[in-house]
Amino acid sequence: MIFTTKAEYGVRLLVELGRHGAEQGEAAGAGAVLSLKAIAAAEGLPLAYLERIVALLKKADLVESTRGAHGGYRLKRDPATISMDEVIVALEGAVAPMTCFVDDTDSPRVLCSHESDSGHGCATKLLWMRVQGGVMEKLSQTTLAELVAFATRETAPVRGAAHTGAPLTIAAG
Amino acid sequence: MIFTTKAEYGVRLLVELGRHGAEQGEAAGAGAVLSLKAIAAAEGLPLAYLERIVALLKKADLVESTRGAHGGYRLKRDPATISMDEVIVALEGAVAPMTCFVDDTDSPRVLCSHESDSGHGCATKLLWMRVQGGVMEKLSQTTLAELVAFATRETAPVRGAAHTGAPLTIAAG
DNA sequence: CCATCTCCGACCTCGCTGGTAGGATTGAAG
DNA sequence: CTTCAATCCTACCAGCGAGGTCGGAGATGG
Repeated sequence: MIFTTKAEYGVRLLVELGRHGAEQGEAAGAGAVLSLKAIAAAEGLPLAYLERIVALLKKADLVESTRGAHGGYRLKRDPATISMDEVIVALEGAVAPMTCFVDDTDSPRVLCSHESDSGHGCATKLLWMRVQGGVMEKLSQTTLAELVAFATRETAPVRGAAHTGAPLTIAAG
Repeated sequence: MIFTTKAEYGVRLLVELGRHGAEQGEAAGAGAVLSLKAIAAAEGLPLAYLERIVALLKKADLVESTRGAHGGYRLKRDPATISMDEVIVALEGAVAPMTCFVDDTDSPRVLCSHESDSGHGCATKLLWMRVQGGVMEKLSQTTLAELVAFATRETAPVRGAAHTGAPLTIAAG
C-alpha cells in the first residue's frame, strides 16, 4: 500500500473544506470555517483521529484554524494553488519507495544503505527512482481544486440538484 | 513506503541472475543456474528469507529451478522481455495506493469501500487512480535488462559518456 | 459561566513485515 | 548406495507502525 489513511482522510478533509469554501466566495479563496465535527460527520470519519491529521495540515500552512465556539478550519490558500504533493508530504512525510531511500528535499541526493555493500550499488535504485518520480509527478499535477470539482460533480451533476449515488466513471478504462 | 523488502530482495535476486546469465550466453537468454546460497552471499541477504521470495518468482513463471546438488535458479525468459510490473505484482501482489483499492486485472474496475458512505463517492479516488497509473507506467517501462545493465555499469564502469540505452539520469551525490 | 471548539499528549490494539527453525525431498558425485 | 548440497515447505516469532481512543487543558462567542 502506498498511502495510509492519514493521506486519505487528510485529502477528504481538504476537499470538504474546498467544497464549502466555494459557497461563501470570501476573500482570497479561503472560504468559510468548518468545524471538525461537521467534517467528521459528513465524511464518516473518527473525530479524534481527524484532529491529529488536521494538525499536520496546519503545520504545513495549508489550513488555518479559529479557536473557541463557532471555530473551525478553513483553507489558507485557493484550492487551485494547492497541489497534492504538498499535501501528501505534509500528511505522510516524504514519499519514499523503499526504506533505504532518504530524499533530502534540499539537495537532490538519494541515499541507499546498501550502497557499498558488495562493490556494485543497488540495482534497484534506478527502479525506485523512476517509480518515485512517477508518483511525485502525478501528485504535483493534481490540484485540490480538481478533486473538489470531481467530488462535487458526483454529488450534484447539475448545480443545485441534490442527487444520490452517481455512476462513477474514472478516466481509466 | 511503497514497497517492502520482498520487492527489493526479489529484484536484486533477478538482477543477479541476469548478470550471471549473460556470462554463459546459453540458449534463449536463460543463463546459468545460480544457487540461492551464492546469491545470498553476493548480495548479503538472509538465505532463508530469499527462499520464500524466490518461491513467488517461480510461481509467477519468471524463474525456474533445478533441484538436488548443483541445482539452483535461472531466468526463464530473456531479461529484456521481463518488465518490472510483472515482477512487482508477483512479489508484492497488486500495487494499490490505498487499502480500499482492489484492482481486478481482468475488468478495469476499481472498488472503493467508502463508495456509498455519504452520497458522494471518494474524492480521493481520482488522485489514487492517477498515482497508481504513474507507478504502473514506470514499472512496465522498466525491464530487467535495464537494471542488469545499470548494476553492471556501476561495478565495471564501461567507458563511453553516451551509454547507449535508457535515460539513466539518477541525480545522486 | 457555559457550551463549543481547537489543541495536545499518552495510551492501546492489531496485523503485517521481516526473519528464523526445522525438516522433507531431490539429485549428482564419490 | 551413501552422502552432501541444494530446493522446498510449514510453522513460529518479535518488533513496529498503523489506526484509533481517552482525557483533559486552553480559547471564545453567547
